Amino acid sequence: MLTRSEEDHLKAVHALLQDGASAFTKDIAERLGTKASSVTVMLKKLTDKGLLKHEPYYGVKLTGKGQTAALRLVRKHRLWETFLVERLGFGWDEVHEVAEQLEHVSSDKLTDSLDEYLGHPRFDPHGDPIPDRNGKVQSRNIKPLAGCLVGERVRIAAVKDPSDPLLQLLDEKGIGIGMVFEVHARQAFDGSLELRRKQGPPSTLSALVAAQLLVEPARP
Amino acid sequence: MLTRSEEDHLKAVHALLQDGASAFTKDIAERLGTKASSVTVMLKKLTDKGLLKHEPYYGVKLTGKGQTAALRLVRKHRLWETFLVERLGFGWDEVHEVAEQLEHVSSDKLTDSLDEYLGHPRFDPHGDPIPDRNGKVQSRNIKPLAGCLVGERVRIAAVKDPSDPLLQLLDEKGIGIGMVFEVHARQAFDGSLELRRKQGPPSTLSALVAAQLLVEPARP
DNA sequence: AACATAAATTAGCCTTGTCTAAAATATATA
DNA sequence: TATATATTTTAGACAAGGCTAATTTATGTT
Ligand SMILES: [Mn+2]
Ligand SMILES: [Mn+2]
Ligand SMILES: [Mn+2]
Ligand SMILES: [Mn+2]
Repeated sequence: MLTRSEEDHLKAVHALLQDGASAFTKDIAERLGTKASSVTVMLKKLTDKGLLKHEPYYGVKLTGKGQTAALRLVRKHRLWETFLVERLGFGWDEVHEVAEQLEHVSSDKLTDSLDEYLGHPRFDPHGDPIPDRNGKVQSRNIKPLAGCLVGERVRIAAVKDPSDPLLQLLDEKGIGIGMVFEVHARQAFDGSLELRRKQGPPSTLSALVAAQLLVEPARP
Repeated sequence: MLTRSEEDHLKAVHALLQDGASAFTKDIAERLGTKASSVTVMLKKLTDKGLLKHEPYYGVKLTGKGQTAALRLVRKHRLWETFLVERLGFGWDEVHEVAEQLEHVSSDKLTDSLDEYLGHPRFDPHGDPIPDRNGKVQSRNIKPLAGCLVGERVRIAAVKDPSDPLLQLLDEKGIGIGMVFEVHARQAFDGSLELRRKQGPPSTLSALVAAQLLVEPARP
């Protein structure tokens, strides 16, 4: 049985290790809003529990057991976010904080019932994949919108680092997961993009926003 | 902001104070599975926070503020139990433990959205009233089945102290909230009751079970 | 009135998870 | 190569919330 703090540390490590990156003490502390010294203690504890492998001064890796536990947490977090948006009418910018609490409720039956109740969703409101009960996630061919060529047709697949202000900006511009756009122009000066939809007005996105949007190819 | 432990103590006090009873240290400890000495410390803390009035050696009362906070917790607990049974298909004997965790998730928006999603239910799966967002509960005219006279027609309104084994026993006998029975006979020897329904087989209940079932009058 | 008993409180200890400050280490730079 | 800097770890403190053991209090019984 893991404590809430242990779970949050595990999840932070897992998040930092995405796409081959490393997980360092300082970054974990920053994510959790604590100090590096506190993290060091917890890394040792989770290593003793067999969930992490901590090489002092060289960062931390997940063991198989740790990977499994982290994926279960991610699954719970994203299922709850989906529930809040799809069933309770929350905005996608209002769910993270609450899911951060709900993910720690421990009941396998609850998790699996919720999953079934929601129809086994494969992506959460931010486009992030939801691991199934075996930890398997749907793989996709996604890349940052910022790197797309003018003329490409793409579908918005996910928001990379979904902060509330970013999500609110996207709401205001009417941009959401699943929408299909054509990259119509890129400004050389600031890298901003102009997007066009089949119908509806065009949208202009700064390079900063475009870097946060992950897209997949869309056939015309 | 209350900690989980503070919330559980507050809820225990509230539960013990039902129908004019007193709340003593020992009973609180028993409910929470802790020791009286631990409870004393927490009572002092909650008194300092203005939620309880603790008269050492003479038990504890809720302040207005404490009453409000306790009712909010009861509301959350019972709404979650209702969600688990009505939406996720849990049995009424499987929800308490999970609701005991879920009730501590702090988000007013979550509570009120859930309430609305469930259609503002007034009673939980065990027949206990769910306070509305102002703390108001629906009043009913209920009494223990054990005290009913032979010949009375009654509707099962609630299970007084819903332990899992009791709920499972009721499941096996096919007895649930809302069902209407006639008290057909009482054995003088052990106080056991025979109940009859409009249709379906009769049920025999021990005096112990009958004492745990709360009923309201039903017109024939 | 004195005493026995149950309940409650107090005192002191422990674990968990955080912090600050000091020391150690790795790495970039002169 | 020597040193400066950023990062990490270690050491020591503290608050929260639990425990056991000792003490105090209320109350029922002789
Ligand atoms: Mn969390
Ligand atoms: Mn998400
Ligand atoms: Mn609880
Ligand atoms: Mn209930």
